[in-house]
Amino acid sequence: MSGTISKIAKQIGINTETVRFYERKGLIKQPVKPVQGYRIYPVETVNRIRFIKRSQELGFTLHEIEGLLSLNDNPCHQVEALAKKKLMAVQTKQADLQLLETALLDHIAQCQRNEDESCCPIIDSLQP
Amino acid sequence: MSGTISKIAKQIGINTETVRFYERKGLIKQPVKPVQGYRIYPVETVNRIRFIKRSQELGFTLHEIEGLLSLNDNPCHQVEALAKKKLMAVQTKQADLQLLETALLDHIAQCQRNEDESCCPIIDSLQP
DNA sequence: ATTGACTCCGTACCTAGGTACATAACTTAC
DNA sequence: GTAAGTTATGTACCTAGGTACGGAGTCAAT
Repeated sequence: MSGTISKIAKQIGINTETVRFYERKGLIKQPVKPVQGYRIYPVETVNRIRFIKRSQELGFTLHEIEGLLSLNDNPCHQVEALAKKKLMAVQTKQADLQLLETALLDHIAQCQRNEDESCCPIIDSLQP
Repeated sequence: MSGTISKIAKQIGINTETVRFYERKGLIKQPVKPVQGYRIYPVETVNRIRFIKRSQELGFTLHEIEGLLSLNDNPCHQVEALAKKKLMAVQTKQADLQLLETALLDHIAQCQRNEDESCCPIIDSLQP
């Protein structure tokens, strides 16, 4: 699981430049360079990067992910509020996706009934 | 609800440059310029832009939103497959958000039990 | 002991999604 | 009818999130 930069990048499915980019951003810390040989990235760093990539898929920015990571890095009581804020945001997104899902299902149903040519006001589904 | 560019931009809470940017991208169409006076943006365009902004919050790119909008713009039989594809994407996002919600709830629960100072391995919660 | 692959480091470049001018023409309010 | 505010248009610039590249050093296999 641990290894040199290209080993772990390959494992994760990103490229080495991205690992270095995250180092520059301070999202992960660069392992010390041994006197002899190349840097070895520990398994915790690998997991941290996986977490970053997963969180991005969920729609968090790197800046927000910094916040999420601090949940891991700091004692609970300092970060409970942050977790709650994220939870609210996530729940709002879920509700909105629910609306969109319903709209898409309606759309597909209408398509199958094939009632009219000019159909499916999907835009309305997300209006406040 | 309809109005000149700055009126509608203000209503929506974006700036006029963004409206024009969407025009250049072809996401909305530029109203014809009347012989006398400024362009008037109809309410449908306003709704369309609101839809774009809402969809962005849900994590869709402008390119994907173009696809969603085409569901609205085209007759059913041309787009059923596309609607189904979007539905899958939406459902995947929902599932992912569900995982994150669970992770956040767990985290908050752990915080509230407050068993130890160095807590909450949130990173592990998203490992595959 | 040298070739090929990889690391290290810095800088440059790229796409997406805007935002900020500059300038001219037009409109509205006074 | 003139000043202040908008629009119209084009071009330049900005942030986020990478990606590519050049050159020097390092390592492993033959």
